[in-house]
Amino acid sequence: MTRWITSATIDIDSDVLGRKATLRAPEALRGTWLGGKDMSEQTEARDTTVSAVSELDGKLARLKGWLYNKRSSGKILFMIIRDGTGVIQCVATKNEMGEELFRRLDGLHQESSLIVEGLVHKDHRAPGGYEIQVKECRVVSEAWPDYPITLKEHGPEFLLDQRHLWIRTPTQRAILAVRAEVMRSIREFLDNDGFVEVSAPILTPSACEGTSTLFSTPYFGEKAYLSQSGQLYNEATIMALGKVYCFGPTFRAEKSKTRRHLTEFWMVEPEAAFMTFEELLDLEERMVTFVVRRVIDRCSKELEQVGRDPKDLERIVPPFPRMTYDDAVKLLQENGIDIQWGDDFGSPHETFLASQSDKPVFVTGYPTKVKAFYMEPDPERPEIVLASDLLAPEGYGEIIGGSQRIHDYDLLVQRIKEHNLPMEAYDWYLDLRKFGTVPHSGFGLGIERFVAWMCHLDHLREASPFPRMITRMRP
RNA sequence: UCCUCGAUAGCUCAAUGGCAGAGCAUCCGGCUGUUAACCGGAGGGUUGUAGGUUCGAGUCCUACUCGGGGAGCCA
Repeated sequence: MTRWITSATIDIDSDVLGRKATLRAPEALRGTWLGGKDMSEQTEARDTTVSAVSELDGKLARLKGWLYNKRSSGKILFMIIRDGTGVIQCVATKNEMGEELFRRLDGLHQESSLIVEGLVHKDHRAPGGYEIQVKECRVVSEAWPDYPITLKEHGPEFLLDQRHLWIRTPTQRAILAVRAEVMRSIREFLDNDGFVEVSAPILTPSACEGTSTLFSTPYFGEKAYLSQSGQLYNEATIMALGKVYCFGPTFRAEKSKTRRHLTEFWMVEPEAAFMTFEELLDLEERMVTFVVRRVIDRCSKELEQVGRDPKDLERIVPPFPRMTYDDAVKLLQENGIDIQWGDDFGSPHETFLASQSDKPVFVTGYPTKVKAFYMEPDPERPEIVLASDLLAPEGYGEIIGGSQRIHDYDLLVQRIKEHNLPMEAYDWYLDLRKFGTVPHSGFGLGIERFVAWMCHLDHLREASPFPRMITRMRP
């Protein structure tokens, strides 16, 4: 049994406590334990959480959490308490609590931490259907009076300044829970499919693709760059383990100021030896379907909290529409959108193409010239590559980019020259084509974009616990 | 880097070129079933910064600072 009250249990002079005057100098309260009756472990109440409270219907329960909101009249007090799993209404009456403790609770500010004991029961008037009739209550720490996040609306800049507190609100909590489920189910899917997680380095000596602007940092007399992709390293580890994935943060120093960009984001990158382009698309489709299914099955409450109708996600089943780049260009031109064969797609193009379906859409066969140097050309049409983007519905953009990789040594050397990349930086990468090279493929999926799509967010920043953007590195 | 929009109380926002306001939060008081509870009262402002036009500027003009989201780039 946890002894959660030990030496910290102190009987504080009642002249000091329960007086609102005290709150004008909240510094004096720091580090103290306040509270009602000493609730030691021999009480019959059982520990519970909001999410499991229905199991104790009609019984005494003990709940540890934070005061989210309260409504009171002179003799009855409704405390809305959150505990990380959900929110529940706790009812305290002056009759039951006594004058002094009731006054103290009535004067608590938002986010004060509490331990309550009371009778769990169904009540149609309570949000969530259950409430706790409080018998005992202990104030673990009385919050200062100036908690910045109210239940009213706030602007994005203010909320991001308060991100360390903003994450406590039900919607932000739900998003982070969905994010955790997305990451967990991706690992589950890949592990069950025979992939081995192999971490790629964050500190790298040069750009992987030679395109994006990277963050750099001094590294014992030379320059290191924060990784923008683990792919090149994956291409090494597949030759040791067959099927691998790396999963971690990646960094882009691009000055992108849009709702679809962060400077630091998480990406999962599966890669497999002997995997062909067709098998790659099949893998992407199966993985996305699996993860969406998991989110529907395990995050129903969170989806409801964020306002995402699960029916929107129920539609995400194979097969996903597939469109060639050639057809996509024709379709865009037919709809009066300015594009020529050979141009890369911009955001407006992707948004239009994605709007053609309720499901994610594969676009395949991009022009060789606009894509990365390592992509395998189509054997029948060398002007296009075996690459595909997976565009999410509802304007969430490219959530996956993948391709078959060049396995031929001579062709890869030629491409490195064509892209004016420093040959010496790719010596080890070329080794992979010298010693037992095989056709292979892989893709990268952006976690925040996926989570934003699942939760129907209007900005990627809410899909990250502490988002990093061009204008923001704090908190 | 470019385009565009914005900055007024702790927060969200009002204010025809003419006395700077409301709701929430905070503080005081009231209320035994509240649902972002409600009712009464109080405190809270160098209107982003600097200059200009004007009898008079939160409002009009110029520059700057900071920020929003869009382009480019990409997950």
